[in-house]
Amino acid sequence: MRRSQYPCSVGRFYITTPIYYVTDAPHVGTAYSTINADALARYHRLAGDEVLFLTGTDEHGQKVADTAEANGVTPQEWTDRTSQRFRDAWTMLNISNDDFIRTTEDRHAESVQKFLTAIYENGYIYKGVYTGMYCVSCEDYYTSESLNEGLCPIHRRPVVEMEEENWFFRLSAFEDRLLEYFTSHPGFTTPETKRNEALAFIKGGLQDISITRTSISWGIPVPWDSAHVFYVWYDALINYLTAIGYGRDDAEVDKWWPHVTHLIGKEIIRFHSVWWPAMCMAAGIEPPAHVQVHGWLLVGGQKLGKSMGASGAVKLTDIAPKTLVDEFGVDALRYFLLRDTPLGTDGEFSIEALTSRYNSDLANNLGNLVARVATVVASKCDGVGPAPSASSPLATEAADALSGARAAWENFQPHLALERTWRLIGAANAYLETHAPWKMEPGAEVDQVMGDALEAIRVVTLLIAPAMPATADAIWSRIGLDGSPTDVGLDAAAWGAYPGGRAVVKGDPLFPRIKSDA
RNA sequence: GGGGCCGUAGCUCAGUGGUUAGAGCAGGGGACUCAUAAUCCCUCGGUCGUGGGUUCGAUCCCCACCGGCCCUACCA
Repeated sequence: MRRSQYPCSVGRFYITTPIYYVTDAPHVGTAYSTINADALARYHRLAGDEVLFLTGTDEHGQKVADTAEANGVTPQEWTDRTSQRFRDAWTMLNISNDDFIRTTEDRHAESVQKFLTAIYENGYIYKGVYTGMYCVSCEDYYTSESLNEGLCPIHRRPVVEMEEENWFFRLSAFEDRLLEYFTSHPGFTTPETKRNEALAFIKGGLQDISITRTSISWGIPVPWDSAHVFYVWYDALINYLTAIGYGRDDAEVDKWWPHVTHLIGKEIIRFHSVWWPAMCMAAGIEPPAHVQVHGWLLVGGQKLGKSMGASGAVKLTDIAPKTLVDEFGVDALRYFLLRDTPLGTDGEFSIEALTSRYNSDLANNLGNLVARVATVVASKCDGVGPAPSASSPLATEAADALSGARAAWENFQPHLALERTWRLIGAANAYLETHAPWKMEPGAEVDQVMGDALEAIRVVTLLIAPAMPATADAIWSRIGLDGSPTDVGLDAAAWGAYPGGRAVVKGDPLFPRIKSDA
């Protein structure tokens, strides 16, 4: 049974991450976004949907050009190098993206120019004069409202009024249509608190936005005015269409659009839930079906973010995924990020919390379950896994876990999906405890208990596959099954499919306990 | 300044206008010994931020305040 709350559940699932700005290095925050998107993509593949999973890098803008110059290379060389860091990070984290888009690619320039020309021809782009308060240190404009007593809020220095002739997008024309869209598509932006934020913003009145620059050259040229390039954010959003061939392959666009989920951080709600649907409307296509917002990871209550060096607090960029992977393993990091923080709320990130999850959930519950079952099968069943019984009490537990996890994944709640899955692990451990097969003589009774336990493990393996693909493959193999959980799909998680008669291998501990030396 | 979110057990969080507010982890006790000193059972533990108000009754609704945070239109 499929939930229809989200319009993207139509047998096709297109999910995107934000495209990451190349001046940053991949860090736990970007890994959090990407791992969540990956798990959702893997879930939908497992559930039988046709999936397109897109991530990439945002490579235009003045900051990139400046950074490249500071490093003595061209912007293109610089972005080639920095973009690659994201590819490498995602490879390390076992991210299954189907495409990786770079905004400096030709295909993107082509789509952007076609998309914006469509808006232009529809009359929603006009030439105007942008007047703003400019901070020389930031090289950035501020609105008068955002100034702090007339000073730049970051540098606390005076700003100067500057004028620039720009092309503007008539965002103001879409207020009513956006409100109508939010009303008729209540699941457009989730969770609801974030939807309310976007809605309140629209109701507060929309102003036109400046979408081009003449002061910089590292961007996509405006087709009808070669003196201008598009402002970085305005070209960035269009990547979601570039990847499905906007302006180049209409069939592909029709196939995937608008049934898309944009997974984003809460700081870019406005771009995705206000600008972007308006841009789509202006270009004459449907707005995206779904924006799923996630919160931020905090360290000690502090934002794990970018420019907070002045406070001396831990910065997100200080925590490289690689160091965590080296210590805990890829799947443990994935599990922690998916399990500990619900999508939509801020979460605490700490080594202590990661260690705690690792030891209790992965080592003690899951890893130990697999190990103890393998041992008993070896000693009481000659190492051959028996088939399960149809009437096992674990069958009910497994069915509950399957339906609960399924619903949670469909509703973009990986943490809940894993919580449901772990209930089955707990039930399997308790089941072993009550029957104590290690006290029994080999025979039918032991076979039944161990067959049930193996079947529970098999179901668990299918359910964790989106979150921990490598672990799922490893367990699958240890209980004697061929191939991978992804080969059989989620429907195979119905109770009773463990065939029996398969050699069960114990192997090394999947998650050796980590001694906390705190 | 304006808009919004959050504040529930030591920790991370669920939750509902109504008899005794829940879970996991941590802590305590017991059982077991197949297993990664793992597991299983039981248990301790909360003036539900503060002060008012609405109500027969509020943790949940309203107001104020305190504390933390986000957005305010160019950085996940």
